[in-house]
Amino acid sequence: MNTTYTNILQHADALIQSNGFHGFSYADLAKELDIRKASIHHHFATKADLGIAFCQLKCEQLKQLESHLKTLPSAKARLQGYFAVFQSCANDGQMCGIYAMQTDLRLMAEPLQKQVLKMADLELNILSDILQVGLDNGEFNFKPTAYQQAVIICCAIKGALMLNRSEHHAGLFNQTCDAWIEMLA
Amino acid sequence: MNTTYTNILQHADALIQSNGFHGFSYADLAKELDIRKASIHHHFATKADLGIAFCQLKCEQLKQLESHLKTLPSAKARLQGYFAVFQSCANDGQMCGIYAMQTDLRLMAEPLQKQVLKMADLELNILSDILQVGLDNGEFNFKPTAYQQAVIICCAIKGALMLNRSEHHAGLFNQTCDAWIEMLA
DNA sequence: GCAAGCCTACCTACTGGTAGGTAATATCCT
DNA sequence: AGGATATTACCTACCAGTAGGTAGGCTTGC
Repeated sequence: MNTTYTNILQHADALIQSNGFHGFSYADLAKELDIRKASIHHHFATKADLGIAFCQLKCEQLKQLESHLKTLPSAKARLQGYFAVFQSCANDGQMCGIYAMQTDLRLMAEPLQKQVLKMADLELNILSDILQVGLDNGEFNFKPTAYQQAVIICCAIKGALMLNRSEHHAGLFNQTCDAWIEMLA
Repeated sequence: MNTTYTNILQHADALIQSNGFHGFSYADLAKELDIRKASIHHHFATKADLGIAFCQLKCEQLKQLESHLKTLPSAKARLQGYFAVFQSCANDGQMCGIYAMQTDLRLMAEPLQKQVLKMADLELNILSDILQVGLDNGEFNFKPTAYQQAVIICCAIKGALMLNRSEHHAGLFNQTCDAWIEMLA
């Protein structure tokens, strides 16, 4: 399905991951898609609505990812599968969209803020579950709670993803993923 | 010294830590300081100049911090001293300014980008040195290089600082600091 | 006298959002 | 089947507000 609606969301996704939610405008989006601003407003009445739709899309994608990861045999494979999601961002010099939304949190109206926090927590819970499984079956070894460990890993790889954008730190994201796999063993 | 120049920088600091570099305007700054926009332009001709001055200020503060931390007897105390810097941010619901600048990197002109990257790398090197000392004298134990470990810790605590802003994650920053002290032992 | 510091008044470009119109498609009623 | 009626999707043209920035004038202290 390649409707205008999904095209807008897709391009908004890319722009959010490059510049953050407040770092792009409807005009930017319109130019990229070669449609008019009013057409975007037709599908997403306000920018907050676009933000909310983005969060809902990410939540769906996260749930799909969770289902997919559960088919993998080991916690280690699941963690690597989780890391793999960000590989394309790393290649394209982008940040994590969820993180990018978090940084602009204070500039958002409350309904959007709520969606952002919900999305972020969904991700943390998915990662937390993977870590808990690994801890229980002896694959992983760490001292904090699974949730705390999830926060630490999640933040670390997303920060690395951000730093990874400058040439000086090229490869940093992959190094960080590898380091975590080794550190948890 | 409480000049208009330093007042502007100080308030810009707070706004950057709340909303990011592109999340505040000269008008916001002028309102807070009860001066006119043109007066800010008198001290910082362009917003990029203000950004560069911010980076230079942070670099000086980082160097001062480094000197101070070197007076502390152990690597663990130095690491805790480093963490302590962010305590006021955590209390005020703010992000790390260095991190906040990084997220908006793509929206900045090149001269400012350079300063941001320089500032970020200075911090990573300071943290890296602390970790190396701790590794060498047996206080700390970790597998990656000191620099890689510095990236991981730096990103993790700053991400936690960001998440810490929502009530749902209150206390997360301190938990993360404590977790790192324990994990490195 | 003159420079620093701050001001009023203004500019251009762009922001998110709105009003109102057109063409195509779908739905309904006889 | 054919005509009336909505609905969808897009458009042009605009709005008020805000962004960063500029020109030029008024104080104040050396």
